[in-house]
Amino acid sequence: MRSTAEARRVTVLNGAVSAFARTGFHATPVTAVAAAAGISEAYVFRLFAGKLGLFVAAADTCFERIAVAIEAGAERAAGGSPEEILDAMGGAYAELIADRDLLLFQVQAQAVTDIPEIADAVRAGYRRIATLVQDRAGADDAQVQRFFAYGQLCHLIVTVGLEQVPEPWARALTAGIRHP
Amino acid sequence: MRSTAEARRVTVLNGAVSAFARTGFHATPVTAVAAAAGISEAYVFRLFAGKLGLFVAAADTCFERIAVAIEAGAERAAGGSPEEILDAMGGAYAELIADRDLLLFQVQAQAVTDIPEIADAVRAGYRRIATLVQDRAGADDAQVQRFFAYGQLCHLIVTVGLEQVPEPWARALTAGIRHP
DNA sequence: TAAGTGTGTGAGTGCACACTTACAAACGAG
DNA sequence: CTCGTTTGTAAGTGTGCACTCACACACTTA
Repeated sequence: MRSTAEARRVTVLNGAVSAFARTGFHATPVTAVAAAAGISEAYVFRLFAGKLGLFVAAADTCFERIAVAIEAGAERAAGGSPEEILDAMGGAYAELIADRDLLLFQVQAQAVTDIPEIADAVRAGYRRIATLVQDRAGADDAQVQRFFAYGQLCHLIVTVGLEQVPEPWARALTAGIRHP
Repeated sequence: MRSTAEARRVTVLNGAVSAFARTGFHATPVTAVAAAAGISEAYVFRLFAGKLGLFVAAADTCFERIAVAIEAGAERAAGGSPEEILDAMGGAYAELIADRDLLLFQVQAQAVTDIPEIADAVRAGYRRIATLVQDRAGADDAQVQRFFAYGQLCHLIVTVGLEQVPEPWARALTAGIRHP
């Protein structure tokens, strides 16, 4: 008995987030995430309910990590104005997604929301983050909306690689966005 | 000779945008777009350079349609302030994507930007739209950035189906967004 | 030490799908 | 009425991949 199943599951999920982030749900074979976790494909299927169950579980950990990071950011600005707390949250998020995996996974998950189980997971994830931002920052609707709008813009910037484009339109879109 | 190849190509591209919008690049077989266009799979492969060539061509027509719509919107507010022109552009865009195909296709394309040819097509598309907005509205960088940030938020709202969610966090995110 | 339980895999199976090829029919030109 | 060209397809081919199953090893307990 080398490891407990529960420990294996978290290893697999870390690999899964990375693998799915790069190539998406349909284009990443579960052999790829098995290889990333250093175990056999067959065992992945024993640990999770099919490829879909694996992806949904990966989505859950993805949003979990984001929520934790944002909460920590809010902690650092505790007692400040809503604007200051939102700023701290944005900074924490920018730091978190420096390695791109969590950001790209969200984009991939958004693209396969035609699968109901995935749509549910994504909705639950955004519910958690949005209520967190709303409650902990004490921000009004417009501020929360702006927070997410620029977050989504950040996703576009990274997926399309706009920070590498020197042209003026790209500079306009990336101006002032932290760390993409 | 029932039809010219060129006429067939546009028929196929219309079907392709629809089909790819729903299930994405990897999950939609070219038999699906062939069926949508009412021709055989084999002929699609004669009309386009593989599935990838088909997707890239579909991306081009997608951004083409968006550019045309936005330009028409700008025309309706010609002579107004940048803010007014941007507003007209946003309205035209909201109207365009009422059927969701063009919006969902953009999300799907963004998710497969790990394929260089697709990344190039998407970048070219956004270059076209961004320069169009910048030039025709005479807007400054911050205004252009805001325009795209809320556009991306609109994509999130539609893919996740937030307009169907009655909870307060969802209302905050969808407040004032036109027609998603 | 025998039986039971949890961890792990190799070797398949079956199917979906990208792409090809060989062939046929419609049309235009001379 | 041929002959070349363009439009169109039916019927493959090969491969990649989700998922399964029989089996083996590790460890515990009685």
